[in-house]
Amino acid sequence: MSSHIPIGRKVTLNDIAAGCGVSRATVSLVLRGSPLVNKLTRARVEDELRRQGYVYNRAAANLRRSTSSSIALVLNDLANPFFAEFAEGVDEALGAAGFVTLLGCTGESAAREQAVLGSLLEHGPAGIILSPAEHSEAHQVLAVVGRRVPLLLFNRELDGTLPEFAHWDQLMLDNQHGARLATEHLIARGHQRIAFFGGHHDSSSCRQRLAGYLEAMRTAGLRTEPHWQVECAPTRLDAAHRTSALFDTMNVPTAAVCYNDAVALGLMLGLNQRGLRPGQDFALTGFDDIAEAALGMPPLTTLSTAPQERGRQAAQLVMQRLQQPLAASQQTIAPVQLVVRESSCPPPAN
Amino acid sequence: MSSHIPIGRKVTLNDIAAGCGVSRATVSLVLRGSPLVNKLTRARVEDELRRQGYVYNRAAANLRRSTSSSIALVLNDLANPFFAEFAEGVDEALGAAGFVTLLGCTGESAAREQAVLGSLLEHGPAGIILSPAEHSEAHQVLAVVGRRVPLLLFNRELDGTLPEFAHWDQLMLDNQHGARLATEHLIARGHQRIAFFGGHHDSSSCRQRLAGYLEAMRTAGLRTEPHWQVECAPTRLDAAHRTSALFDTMNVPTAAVCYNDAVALGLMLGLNQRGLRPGQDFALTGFDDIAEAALGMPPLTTLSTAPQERGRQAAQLVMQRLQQPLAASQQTIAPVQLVVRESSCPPPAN
DNA sequence: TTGCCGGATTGGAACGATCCAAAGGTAGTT
DNA sequence: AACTACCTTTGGATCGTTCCAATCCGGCAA
Repeated sequence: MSSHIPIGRKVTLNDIAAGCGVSRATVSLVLRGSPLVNKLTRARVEDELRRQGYVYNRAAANLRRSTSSSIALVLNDLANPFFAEFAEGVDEALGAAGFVTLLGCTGESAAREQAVLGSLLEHGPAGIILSPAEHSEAHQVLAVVGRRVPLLLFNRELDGTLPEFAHWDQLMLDNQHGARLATEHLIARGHQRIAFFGGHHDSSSCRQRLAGYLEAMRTAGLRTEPHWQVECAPTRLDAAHRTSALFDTMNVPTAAVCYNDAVALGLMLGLNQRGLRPGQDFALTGFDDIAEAALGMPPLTTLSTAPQERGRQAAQLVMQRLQQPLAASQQTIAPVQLVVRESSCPPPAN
Repeated sequence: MSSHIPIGRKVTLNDIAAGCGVSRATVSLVLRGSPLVNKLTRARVEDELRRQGYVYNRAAANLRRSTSSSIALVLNDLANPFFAEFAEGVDEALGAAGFVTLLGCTGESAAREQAVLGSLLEHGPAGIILSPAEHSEAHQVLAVVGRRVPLLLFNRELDGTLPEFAHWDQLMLDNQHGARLATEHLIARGHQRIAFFGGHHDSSSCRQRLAGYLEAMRTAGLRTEPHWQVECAPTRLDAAHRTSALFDTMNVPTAAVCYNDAVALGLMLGLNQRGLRPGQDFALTGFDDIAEAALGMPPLTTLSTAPQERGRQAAQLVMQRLQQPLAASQQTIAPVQLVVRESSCPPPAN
């Protein structure tokens, strides 16, 4: 009874076949659960698989079948909890469907994005989920990705998007509506001088949120001042630094609609440093509802986007596209929901 | 001049070879930058590669070369910023070296960890970086991973680790020393009744931090009370809920060494809810130095672990192991550094 | 005996790259 | 002319799987 377990080399179908006296093809059928094989044969093969510790080689299988079982996830900023939670949702849903996640981080650099996409494509993903870096351009992405592998744009649009690129699916947040809800909420609380704080105006999501803010202000018949629109990088740190821009001039606002939660939390810090108590002396709202929003001090009024659920949704959309490669492209807009917490106080009673 | 670009099918080496009248082998040499090929031939081939939009098929190449260019990253909790930053560091370093990251999230479930590892292994990663789920057992992991592909344990040990598993490399944080530093710092500030708050005592990192705390207390000749050791899940939410455990009995502590930053931030919230001001009425320290620690209110005294740098380091360690598969296994302990901020105030002058 | 049927199994050609030994071509030497 | 040396190029086998057409075999009808 020799054991025939190969040493220093992977166990292959041939080893299993030789080990139990059937052909490679039969073992392959067993692996894929084909009903063709005889019960006894199947049992014998399965024992042998266990005995030799066989590991399926998906790369080899995919080579022949010319299908793929991985999906690339390319993110601009994984350190942002919004994207981290999104990634977790994506991985969960993909894993459940038997796909594996190829991760790539671009650090908000369009150049790195090009490189990362190129490198991931060499591994032949079945599809791509991309949250573009700032200034990432549609024709650049098209040049490296091509038309063969389906792409889902998440969260942001690409620069220079033209009708010819409409073949890409999109999953976006309802930015404009969300920002309008936040602004209307502050107005309902009695605020009149409301700022829009943070983000870069050349990102599509920021433009949309700004539009929602302006729309609500206009509808309510409220004036807006140019210096109430403060740009900054969408990070806590930069937001804290830029806080002073709100208070350096006449006609100081009593509230701010922030680009996202990170910015709002940074603004809170900046307010504290100026001796202002957020949620008492100054009202503010965020966007995203990351986990820390509820636990801030004070808890942050924000727009819930359910990032992990969005991740699962993104995964579903891509897999759906794989089923129907030729169907018309889908533009999905995920709803957002206002979550009122303590940061959106009424204005101080002068 | 017909163009010969295949439609509806991937471009392969054969297409390029046929397109410019050389053999498949020559094209392959060009792709790998071999010095053997003639300059003119190389130029001709490179033009054709661009013209047909060739994408390298790494899976096919790896099949023949029996090497791999991906590395699996398996994490217990990506939503925790500590791991998200770690992941970014890993991906950055791997990407720079031409590897691609296969992501897997286990959500702190040992069962999912088994499944995820199994699925990732089918894609033939060259190595694995694993931050184990709670209660993940060494022999289970060994059963699915085998001895063929090198594994780096990060952050936690596995349950039931025996000498025979010593072949796995490890990258751990200097938990005991770090907790001792934090405790000594609080003692130096004048505290005598110091609690150890958060974490589960059956996780190795928690045990080590607890040991550092006890060591510092003992060395300083300070007594510890059993009810000063409060267990909770390492999340903000659970920490906030368990806050009362510190105050329900006699001999209330004036400070707490927290298991990690998430727990510390949760405890801050809990304190606030009781009307206590963290950093004024009660001192506390964290562990990890996640981005939000510096921006908390008050800013959190903590131990800097530089998660992104740890990620890069983990990637380096795995790649180093790939170079020298037979070298003795490495146990690396990354130093941590006390960062003093405002949360570690002196005790209130009773 | 022959033919046929259905279930179970199989050999060999793919998939897209790499490796290797061998060959083609040019130039220089004897 | 024959030989060597060097620089390029090449065909065919190979990696581990899947696909397909072909085969095998026991039984049953003609």
